[in-house]
Amino acid sequence: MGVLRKTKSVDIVLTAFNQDTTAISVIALVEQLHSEMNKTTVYRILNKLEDDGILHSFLGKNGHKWYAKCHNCSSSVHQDIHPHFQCINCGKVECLDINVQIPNIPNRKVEVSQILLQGKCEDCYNSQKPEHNVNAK
Amino acid sequence: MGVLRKTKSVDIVLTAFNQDTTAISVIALVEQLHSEMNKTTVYRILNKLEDDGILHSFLGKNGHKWYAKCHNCSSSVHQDIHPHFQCINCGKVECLDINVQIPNIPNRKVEVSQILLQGKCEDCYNSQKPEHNVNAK
DNA sequence: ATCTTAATACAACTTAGTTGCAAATATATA
DNA sequence: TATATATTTGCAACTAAGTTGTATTAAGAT
Ligand SMILES: [Mn+2]
Ligand SMILES: [Mn+2]
Ligand SMILES: [Zn+2]
Ligand SMILES: [Zn+2]
Repeated sequence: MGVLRKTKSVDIVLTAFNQDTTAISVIALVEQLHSEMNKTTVYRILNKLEDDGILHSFLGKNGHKWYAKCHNCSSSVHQDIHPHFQCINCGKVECLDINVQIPNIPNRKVEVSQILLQGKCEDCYNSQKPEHNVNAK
Repeated sequence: MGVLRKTKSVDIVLTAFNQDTTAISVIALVEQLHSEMNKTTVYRILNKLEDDGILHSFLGKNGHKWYAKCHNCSSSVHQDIHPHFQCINCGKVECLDINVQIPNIPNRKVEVSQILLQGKCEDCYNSQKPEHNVNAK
């Protein structure tokens, strides 16, 4: 059910993700693009881009959905599974290129892991005068 | 803002958590107790019990809230931070008594980690004829 | 240029969770 | 035990993320 047509709206959404490398919450994206397209359209395009292996999604600290670009995925292979990091100071969310080792659990078979780390991001950690933005979505 | 009075409703909620050792989603609890108390009351009691260090909460795979009993917490010290496990077969959610080592990330300070593992639980892993219940909440 | 089908806008809906307030009840005090 | 008072509860209304149905619009194939 992936993206079939190169529409104006698809282009706008893709441009948003090419703007910077951090993840974007659906809430923020809907707000950011509200004058250019309907929220239903945003939701449906994100859905399709994920299907196509162009974006991957995960849940932030409030259980709201976030999306970020995939690196080596396709519609058939989704291998972009990694921890995410949400800054408790500025709200920014990033994909982490680290591998977290899950210990074996007897009699249980772990198939997926969702890991969300929270703390201070690089910018906020290094700066003395942080731009505090608790409400960042 | 913890629990001040030993009311009937508080007792019923606590009994639900003493019934078995797995976590309970708010959705399931509200449904389970709907003839005994209002959903607002369930939400408020859970809130207070968490404040008191009697329960802790976390988000399941859909971003919905779950609660489980704390082990050595109080209203001042909440140390019940651990990974959780959600069975993709029967829906059951459990607290894991394991420690996941988070690698150091340069220039970033990790303060909290939310880890949700998904897979087959002990019962489903061992049984040949699993009771499949995808809709478990 | 025309046709077909997918994409879009819009409104209505669903559902988890919250809020305000009046009525009920736990508990401290007399 | 009776009374006072502060907390808890039920209820209805609300908020906000996300979904669905459908008529209209616009890709892109022929
Ligand atoms: Mn990512
Ligand atoms: Mn737990
Ligand atoms: Zn930051
Ligand atoms: Zn199971």
